[in-house]
Amino acid sequence: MAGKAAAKQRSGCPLSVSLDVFGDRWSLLIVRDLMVRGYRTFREFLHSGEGIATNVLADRLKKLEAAGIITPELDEKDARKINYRLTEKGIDLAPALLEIFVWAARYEETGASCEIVTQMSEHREAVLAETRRRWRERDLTPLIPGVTGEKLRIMKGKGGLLKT
Amino acid sequence: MAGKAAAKQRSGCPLSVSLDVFGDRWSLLIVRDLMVRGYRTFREFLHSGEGIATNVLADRLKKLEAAGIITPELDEKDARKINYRLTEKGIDLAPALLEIFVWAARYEETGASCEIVTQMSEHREAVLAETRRRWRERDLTPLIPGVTGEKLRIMKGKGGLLKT
DNA sequence: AGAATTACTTGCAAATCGCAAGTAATCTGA
DNA sequence: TCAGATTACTTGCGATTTGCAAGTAATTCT
Repeated sequence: MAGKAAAKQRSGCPLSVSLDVFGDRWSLLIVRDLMVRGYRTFREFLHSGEGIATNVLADRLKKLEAAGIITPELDEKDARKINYRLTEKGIDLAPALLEIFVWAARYEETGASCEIVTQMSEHREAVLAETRRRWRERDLTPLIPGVTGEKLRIMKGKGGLLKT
Repeated sequence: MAGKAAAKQRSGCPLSVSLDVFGDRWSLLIVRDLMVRGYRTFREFLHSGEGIATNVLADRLKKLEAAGIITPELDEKDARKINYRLTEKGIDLAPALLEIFVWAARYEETGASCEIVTQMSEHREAVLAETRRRWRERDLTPLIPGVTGEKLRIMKGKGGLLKT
């Protein structure tokens, strides 16, 4: 019931298969919210500033779950809440998201500062490692602090990257 | 007329902006055809094995052109033909496509051989350099020869990569 | 106990998609 | 030369998907 509609006739190309999974305007934004913003709940995704409708959000959460990209976890303190979490398959979308991010920041008018993009390109591996560390340790602090305005700064210490 | 419908209310996040441009099931497949298969015409895109409809293909070509990702060029020998070509902005989607490709090949059931994926991961920079070289020199030989079956082989010589 | 909050579902009009058919310009072969 | 094929589309139409508003059920707060 919650499965994906089997697309009609497509090649087995990995890109094609990928687009069957997240080839729409919303799916990757949910993944982004989970990956870099520390969002976990329906409500947070809904108010992430993109204007997704509730029915579409519910549908995408179902599909992402069916695709094995996210898993729902019950909140221990509040039985109403469902905390979604990226699976390993989900967090492994990080390199793809990073490349898309860098591309758009370079060619489109976006709200991203040149500084952040430069850091992302130059410290690609470190950013990806930090992204994965946050996921592993369930660290919910945003990867890029304060989506509006604040600056990205590389911490010189061990491991610490992209903290405000 | 050929512009994009301005999406309602979205954040200026680069990912969000990207999805406004190619967040659908077809756009990136056209980019792929241009980038790695050496396809250039309406007809080739139509028969690339994905099953896109003619009206949708026409629409996506318009939008990709409006977004500055592709440009149409008149064929010198056949006035009926339009040869589409990636712009620099378009070819710079290569890293993103590569990451998506590798992700899907790893996690989804695709027609890609493990060998090709391994090569792509391990020789990422070389693959990207070769992709760009092909674009620059208008080399139309497929990056991955014979989409079905044939093997990928790394050439040991100078520059030559991913030839059959 | 009443009011919020959370995560949805339902209903409906509008936009988009998939499919089939049609068109205009150009080329090709007898 | 000219009928038929080819190329790049457009048009029409029913089906699906989207966007928006409203409603619902299960908690939790006060």
